[in-house]
Amino acid sequence: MPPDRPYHHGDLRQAVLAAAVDALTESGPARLSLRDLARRAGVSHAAPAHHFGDKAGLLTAVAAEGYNLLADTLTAAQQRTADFLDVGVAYVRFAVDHRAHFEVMFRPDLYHPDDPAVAAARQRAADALYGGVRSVTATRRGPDIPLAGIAAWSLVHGFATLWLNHALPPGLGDDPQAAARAVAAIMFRTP
Amino acid sequence: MPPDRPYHHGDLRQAVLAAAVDALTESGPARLSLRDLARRAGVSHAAPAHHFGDKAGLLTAVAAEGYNLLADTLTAAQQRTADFLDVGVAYVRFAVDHRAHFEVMFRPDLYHPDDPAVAAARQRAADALYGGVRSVTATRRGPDIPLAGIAAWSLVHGFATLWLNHALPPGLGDDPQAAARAVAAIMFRTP
DNA sequence: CCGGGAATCTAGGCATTGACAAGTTGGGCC
DNA sequence: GGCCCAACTTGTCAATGCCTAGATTCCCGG
Repeated sequence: MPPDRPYHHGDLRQAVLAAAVDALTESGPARLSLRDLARRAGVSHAAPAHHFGDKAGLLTAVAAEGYNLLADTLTAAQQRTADFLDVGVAYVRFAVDHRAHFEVMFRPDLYHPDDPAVAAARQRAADALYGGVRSVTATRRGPDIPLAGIAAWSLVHGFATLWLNHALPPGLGDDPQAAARAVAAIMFRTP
Repeated sequence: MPPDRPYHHGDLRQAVLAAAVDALTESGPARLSLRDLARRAGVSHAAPAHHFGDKAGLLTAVAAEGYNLLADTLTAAQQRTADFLDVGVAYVRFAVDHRAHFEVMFRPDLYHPDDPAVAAARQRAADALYGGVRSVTATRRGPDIPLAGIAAWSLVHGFATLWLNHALPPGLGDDPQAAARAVAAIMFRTP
């Protein structure tokens, strides 16, 4: 009796990657299991490792995909508006909408941070982010390092992290974008 | 031949907790192993579970200890100065100096966030943090939720997280406190 | 002094996991 | 048609978390 599925999956790499994002969204990186992903994709327990080397290799691919998604999100937000506040809100929205990617990206101990693909994707995202920041710092005279950009990034990144971990006090409502806008406005629009 | 060590360890709970902090500092939460902690403490592989129930129970204790340490740090910083900038810098210093605790505290999926001990400790830290924030918001009229406090917390929390994950661009130097002070000053001291 | 219950710790086992090695299948290229 | 190689399977091993049963020691009341 031949199995229902063909011997070759066809696009197992993408299937495992998608399954990984699903599993990460459900349970977080701590409970991620290569064997579970293999079961979800309907392949043998060692098939995923063939495409990604090991667990860290899989998470490297997730991180690279995440950085590329973030770069796309930030550039799109920038082209839509000149207000950096909106770019910051887009950053928070990315974190909430792509929680799985976000949680992996900023945990370099889980993957291979020096991988060329992930390094290139991270650079794309950094360029997009600092490009958006430039509008804030353009009017000021400062050192090489755009401290205002670091501050803005820290603010939205910290807000996103705290929001995802349910560390923020209740009363901010349940709309992360609106809350992020209100909080970020305190820094970006000082009278 | 009797074993060198007595049957009862004496203070195994504290020993395992300390070993856990060491292991977390070395390798992070992902590679933490109860059996490794047992080996470090020189006890059988199941002894730690007796004191903490399971792995999540151990991390609950780590988180509680961390929140208490943070509360101590913040209250001490507040009594030393009236400038909230220093409290923010103290927050970053805590994250860098107690990386193991910090990384567990803000990952509630790793432990039991509703545990009474950890909830009480978290409340202590929150009180200390918002007490320090009050000096910033006192002059402003605002809603119940101190948005400026959330913004300040987000800023220092995000900076600490990005610093720990080596996500910040080079050129900030290697002193996290000095860098944090420079970055936070952009928000806290707007002309 | 001592007896028994309770707390602490040991020993063994089971299911799951990540990683590795070796074999099998099938598509594409000459 | 035949061959090569990537894709996938099967089997195995050490390590881990958690569970249960049992051994040892402490403590406290009499």
